[in-house]
Amino acid sequence: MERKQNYSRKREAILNAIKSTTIHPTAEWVYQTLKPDYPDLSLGTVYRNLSQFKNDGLIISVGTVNGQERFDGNTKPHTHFICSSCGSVIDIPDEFVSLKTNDDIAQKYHILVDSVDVQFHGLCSQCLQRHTPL
Amino acid sequence: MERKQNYSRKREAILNAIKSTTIHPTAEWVYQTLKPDYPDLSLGTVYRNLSQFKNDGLIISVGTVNGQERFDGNTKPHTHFICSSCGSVIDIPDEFVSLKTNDDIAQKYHILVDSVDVQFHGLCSQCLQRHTPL
DNA sequence: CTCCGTGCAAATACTTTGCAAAGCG
DNA sequence: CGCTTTGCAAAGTATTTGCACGGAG
Repeated sequence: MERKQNYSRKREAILNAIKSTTIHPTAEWVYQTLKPDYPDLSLGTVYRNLSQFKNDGLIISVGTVNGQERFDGNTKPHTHFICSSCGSVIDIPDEFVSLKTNDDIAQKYHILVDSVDVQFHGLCSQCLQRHTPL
Repeated sequence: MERKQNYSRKREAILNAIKSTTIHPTAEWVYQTLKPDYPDLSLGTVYRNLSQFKNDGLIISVGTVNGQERFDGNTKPHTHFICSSCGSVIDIPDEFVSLKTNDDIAQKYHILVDSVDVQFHGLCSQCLQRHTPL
């Protein structure tokens, strides 16, 4: 069930665009960002590739923020902070979070746990300033 | 800026539908569930009310699973398990999870943290059985 | 009577998909 | 040349919204 995969300059560019930013972009952002250099790039291609990268584990999904899926090129498990005002997503190094998970969960619920996601919600520094004049 | 609010039988029914289940329903589910008793209920009304409840803090959003927002009538902070195969969402009592959050996060990043969400991902017991014949 | 709440249908917003043409090996 | 990848546009899904009417106070 392995899939043969040809080289594609566009695919490489898409993956690279995500890997080289920390803003946790949307499909649209990737499209807009690459458009100048790849004038004939189409949004469908971006979606197709993102979805494949996600499947292959090359990138992960942060989840849906304001109706748009946000991706992350950093596949090492880490924590996110999501601003409820502007929707920006920022990484929180694990040193700040310690999660103790009891292994009994799987036993108790007869489930298989693959991963754990932690996300903080609140206001980012920019929005804090904006909402708190002084 | 307070909003005047009249009584509405339908609104009450919608809130009640969510409060009385643990399946973390979608808007569509609420609609389908109430339809028999409220034949002239419309999906738009369900969406409008859910969004208002969420704003008022009467319910919370678990996030988007397979493109659909999932709601939770239990507003006390707690943890969720989301099945990556069938999308079911189940509650995990906090006794199983202990999250230590360093207050320095806010300091360090100049952000305001309102809440923390923890979610587990994996396979639920039903899907486990299905995928693991023996 | 005066607003609030709703049905209905149209409009949005994001994402997926079919198909024929272009690209890689 | 055979199979993969893409552009384009159409289709699909979930959610939001405008408007006129029915309901609560």
